Amino acid sequence: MTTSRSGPKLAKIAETIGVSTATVSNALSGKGRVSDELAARIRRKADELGYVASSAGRALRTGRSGVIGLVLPDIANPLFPQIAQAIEHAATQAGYGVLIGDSRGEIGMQTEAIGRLVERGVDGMVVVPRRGTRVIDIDCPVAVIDTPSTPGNTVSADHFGGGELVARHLAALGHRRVLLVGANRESNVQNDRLAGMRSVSELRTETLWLDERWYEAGQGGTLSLAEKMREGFTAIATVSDMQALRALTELQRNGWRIPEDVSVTGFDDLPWTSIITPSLTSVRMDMARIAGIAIEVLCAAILDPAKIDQTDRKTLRAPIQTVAMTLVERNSTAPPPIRDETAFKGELA
Amino acid sequence: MTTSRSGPKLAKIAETIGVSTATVSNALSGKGRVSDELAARIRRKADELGYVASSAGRALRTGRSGVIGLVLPDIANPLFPQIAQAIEHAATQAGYGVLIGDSRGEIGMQTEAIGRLVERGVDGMVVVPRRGTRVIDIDCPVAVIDTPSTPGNTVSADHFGGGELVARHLAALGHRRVLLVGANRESNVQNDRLAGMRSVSELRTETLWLDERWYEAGQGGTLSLAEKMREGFTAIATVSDMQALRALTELQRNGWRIPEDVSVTGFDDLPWTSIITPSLTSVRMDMARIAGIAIEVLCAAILDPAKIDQTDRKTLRAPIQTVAMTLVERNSTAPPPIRDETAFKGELA
DNA sequence: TACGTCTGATTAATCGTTTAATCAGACGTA
DNA sequence: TACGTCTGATTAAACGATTAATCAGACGTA
Repeated sequence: MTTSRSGPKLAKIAETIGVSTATVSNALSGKGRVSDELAARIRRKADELGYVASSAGRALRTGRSGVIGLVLPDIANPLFPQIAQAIEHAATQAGYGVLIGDSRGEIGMQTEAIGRLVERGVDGMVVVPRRGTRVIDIDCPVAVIDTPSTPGNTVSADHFGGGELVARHLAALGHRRVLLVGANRESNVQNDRLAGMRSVSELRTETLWLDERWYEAGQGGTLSLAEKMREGFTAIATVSDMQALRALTELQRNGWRIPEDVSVTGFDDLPWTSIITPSLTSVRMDMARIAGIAIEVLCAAILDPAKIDQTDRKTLRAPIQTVAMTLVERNSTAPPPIRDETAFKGELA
Repeated sequence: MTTSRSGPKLAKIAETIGVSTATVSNALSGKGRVSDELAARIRRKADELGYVASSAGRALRTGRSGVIGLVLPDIANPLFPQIAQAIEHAATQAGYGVLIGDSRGEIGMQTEAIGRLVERGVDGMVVVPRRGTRVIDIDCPVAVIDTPSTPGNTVSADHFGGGELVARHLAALGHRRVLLVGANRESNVQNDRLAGMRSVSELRTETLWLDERWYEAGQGGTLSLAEKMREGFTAIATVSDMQALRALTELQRNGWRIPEDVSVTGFDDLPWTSIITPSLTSVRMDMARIAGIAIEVLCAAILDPAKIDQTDRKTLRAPIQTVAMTLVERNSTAPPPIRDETAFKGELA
C-alpha cells in the first residue's frame, strides 16, 4: 500500500521535482554536472519515494548486468559453504551479485551450468572445476580456482605447501613413518597436497587411496588401519577432514588413543574440527583472500576486456596467484609413542 | 573470432533472413503466428549464429528477470549445501536462476541482504530466516522455509515429527532415560525437534542446552557427559549431527562404547554421518521435496500476484505445507546395556 | 461482386536507464 | 561590445527484446 508494488521510476522523480530524467540519473550516480543543492534535493526525494533503480533498464543500457556466476563442482561438497560465502562477500563488496550454478552429477553438467549462467547475462564467472576437468572456452571472463598445477588456474591455495606444512609438523613431533590417505586419484588438489607431504624428506610415507578400499569393502567398509599401525606407522595424514574423521573415529572405536597412540591430521578445517574430541589438527586455506583475488582479477577483466587471453581460451591473462595455507594445530597430533620410536631406531641401525 | 564477443542481436537474425524482428521473436518463443516452415528456418539460423537472447532486454520489456533470490542465515552452516543444491535444482527446472544472499553476522544483515536482492530485480525469493527472526515486509513474493510453528512459514520439514521419530526409535529399543541436547534456545527448529522428542511418553527426558555449557567452560569445554551417564541416562538425542558428533567423540575418547554403553542420535543427516565409526543414526529431511514446493508456490505467486497476502506482510497466501522427515537408522543406536535397564527398573519399584 | 474470416507477417510503441551532444546563461576578459 | 569559457541543465538517441494493433492477401460464401 505505502510503496506501490512496482516502485516509482526515474521519470517519476524527475517529474515531481521538475527536472529532466538525465539530471536525476546524474544526481543519483554522481556523474554528470549537477549543482550540489539540486543533487541533494533529488537524492532526498528519491529515497523518500523509496526509489530502486531498475537493474534491467540499467543492464540494457550499460551492457553489464552487475552479476557474476559461481560454478561449483558439487554444491553438496562440505567445503562449499566457505567458498560460496567468501565469494559472495567479495562480490558484494565489489558491487556484484552472485548467481549460483551447480554442476553436480554428470560431467556435462558443468558445461551446461556455465551455459545457463551465460544466458542469464553474467558479466563474468568464478569456476571451481570438477576434478580433472578443464574449463572450455566461455564467452565471458572466467576466474578459475583450483590448484596451481592446473592449467588455466587463476588463483588458489598453495595445496603443495599445505601438505608440506602438515608433514613438517609431524616430522618435528618425531614421526618418521606416516600413512598418507587420499580419496580420488584424479583430483589435482589432492595430488598436490600429497606431493607436498612426500616432499618432506625426514618422512617415510606410503599412500592409501581410499577409493580402492572403498570399492573393495563396500561403502560401509572400514579403512583397516589396525594392520597399518602394526606395520609401524605412527601418524595418519589425510587429504581432507572427512577422511581424517573417518580414520579418527575408526581408530578410537577400536581402542586406539589419539594422539597418544597415533596422530591424525586433516585438511580444510571444516566447521566441526574444533568440536570433536580430540580436536583435529588441520590445514586451513584463506578463502577470504582467495575469493578476494579471484573477484579482483575478474572485475579487472570485466572492465578491461583486453585482459582476456584471446589466443588461448577466454581465461584471464593475469599472473597466477597462490595463497599460503596455515596449519591449525589441535589435539589430534602429538609425539609418537616411545615404543614405536625405539622400534624405528632399531630398524635403522 | 568465430562468434563475435557481443553475440548477434535479434535484429541481426531478422535482417539476414529478411523478416521483421517481431517474427523472429515469435518464432523463437513460439507465441505469435508464424508458419512452421519459416519458424524452423529462423530457429536454425539462430543457433547457427549462436544467438543468446539478451536477458536485460527481455527483463526490461516483460518486467520479470527470471531470477529468484535465496537468502540463508549463515552460508557457512553445514546444512547449507543441501538447501542450496535443492533450491538451485528446483529453480533451474522452473526456468529460474538463483541469486544468493548471505545474511551472516549481525542480525541486520538479513534485511540488508534481502534489500540487495530486491535491487537486483529478483522476481521472488526463498528465505531461510535466522534463528528467531521474522521476515519483514519485502517488495516481492517470498517463500519462507523454517518450521511449521514459525508465523509466516511457507513450507518446511516436520521437525516435531522428526523428534518423535527419534524418540520412538529409542523407546522401541528399550531406552527410558534420554538426555536431550540442544544448542540454541531461540531456534524454532530446535525447539520443535525437542518438543517432538518430549512428546513420546515412554521416555523420561532432561534437556541440556549446549550454549550454557559452552560459555561456562569456554569453547573447548567438553559436555561432561560422564556424570550424566552415571545418573542413568542410556541415550543421548541431540538436535543436530554436529552435537551428536561432539558427544560421540567425547564419549568414545573417554572409553565409552557406542552403541553398547550409550546410544547417540543426530539430526539432518550431514554427509559424514555414514562414514564415521560407528555410523550415526540421524533424521533426514526431504530437501528436494521442500525446495520443490517452495519454488512451486513461489512461481505461482510470481505469475499471479493476487496470491500475495496484501493484508499482512507480502508473504504467500498458500496452505502451509509440512514435509515428513525420515529416520535413518545406523550403528550408533542399540538397546541400552542390561546393567542400566536393571538399575532403572529397580528405581521404579 | 462484395463481404467477412482467417492466416502469416509487419509496424511501431514500450520497458527504464544512461550518456553523448547540445544549449542557455553567467561571467570574465580583451 | 564581442568573444571564449565555464556551469548547470536538457534533448534525444540508444540498449534489445516483447506485443498489441494493424495490414495484405487468400479463400469461402452469399
